[in-house]
Amino acid sequence: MATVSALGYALLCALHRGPLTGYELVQRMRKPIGYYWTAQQSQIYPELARLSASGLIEHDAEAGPGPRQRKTHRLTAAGREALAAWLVEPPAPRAFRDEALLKTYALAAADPDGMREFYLAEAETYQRRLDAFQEQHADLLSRHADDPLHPQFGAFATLELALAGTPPRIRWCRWMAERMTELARLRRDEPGPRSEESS
Amino acid sequence: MATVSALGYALLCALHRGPLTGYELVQRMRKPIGYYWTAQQSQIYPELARLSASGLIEHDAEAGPGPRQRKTHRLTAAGREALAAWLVEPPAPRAFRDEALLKTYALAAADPDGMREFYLAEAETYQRRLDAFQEQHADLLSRHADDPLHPQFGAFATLELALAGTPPRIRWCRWMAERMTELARLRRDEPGPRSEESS
DNA sequence: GGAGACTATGTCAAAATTGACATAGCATTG
DNA sequence: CAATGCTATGTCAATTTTGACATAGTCTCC
Repeated sequence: MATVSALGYALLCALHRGPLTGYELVQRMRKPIGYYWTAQQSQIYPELARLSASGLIEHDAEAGPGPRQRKTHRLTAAGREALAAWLVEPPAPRAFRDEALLKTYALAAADPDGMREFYLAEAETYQRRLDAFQEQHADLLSRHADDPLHPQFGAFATLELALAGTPPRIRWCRWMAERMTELARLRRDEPGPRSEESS
Repeated sequence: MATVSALGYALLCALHRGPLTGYELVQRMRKPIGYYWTAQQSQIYPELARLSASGLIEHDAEAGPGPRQRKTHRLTAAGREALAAWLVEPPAPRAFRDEALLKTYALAAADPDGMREFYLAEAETYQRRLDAFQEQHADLLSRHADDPLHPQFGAFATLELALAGTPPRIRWCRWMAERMTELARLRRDEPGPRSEESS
């Protein structure tokens, strides 16, 4: 059995509800809203070819708008089996990377006023994301996707987590912005007693 | 000016409080606890060489335990400047990848009992992580790192976010486990009216 | 006293990911 | 009727990341 990469499984996941063309997959994997995985077009087409070679997906072809054929991909029985087996396995430990937290760690080396702007911008970004999540959530609710038997219950459940996790992050960003205001004032009042540089 | 990669900035961040050897950096970048960035040893040594060539860090060398010298790296004035400039910039949009959410999206293709175990294992993983966060948080609090002027306030602040964000995730995992129990029962009672496959 | 772990540095090949390029019809806008 | 954007497929080089290998002294456990 050919080993399948994480991206390969992501594509199988995207196809689990029905056939899609490569282009539709590219659209879905561009922004993480609702799917929690991203990939470039230049990754997706070769990976579709690999999955096809492994017999996990198959496709119909029609004439497309460009010089090449338009292909509609769907899971094979083997693909559905491989997906089902992978889903219940514990996730592989992944590299955790959060640029905002990295910057926060090195806060002491930054200008407090600049960082206040940084955290306010972050709060706005997450607020906009939350609005989009809420809209999708309301839409799925109106179609009763909160029923575990509903075919879109999975998508609904991902939004539940996003709706629970985003507000604490926004609150934290605003709290950090306040701490930066406080820090700027404190640094002005008692100029750098702990500071190592005094150029 | 030579462009610096995200990993390069992560190393500058790790060095912002004082000099460290390559080995110490490797230790710190292995587990994301408290640093929110990970990297392999094979990435770190070449990146240190690049940063050194760009004049952002410099090092002292002594005799080491192995066949090579032990080097202690520290930021130069240029490195400190580059770091300060980068910190206040809005984060570059990153690929968002969460295997548990990806699997949740494709829930309908999985066995509910298997998924129940999956979510319970996830909840335990996050609970253990939360315990470690709380321990570090208490330790930093005892050293008054909640004061924005304290040199470790940045590390304290990252833990504040972790402490706010992890409990909702644990609750969500347990909620999902309950939904999976419910789903298994529902599927038994009314056998697959919406199911596409009936092999 | 030998096995294994820890300190400490680095290299190498392979895989994954990114960003830019290329083709071409059809629709929309000005 | 020209410019731009959308549909739709793919390639290519460059960068980033991973996992495995290599060296050698010291320290701890059995």
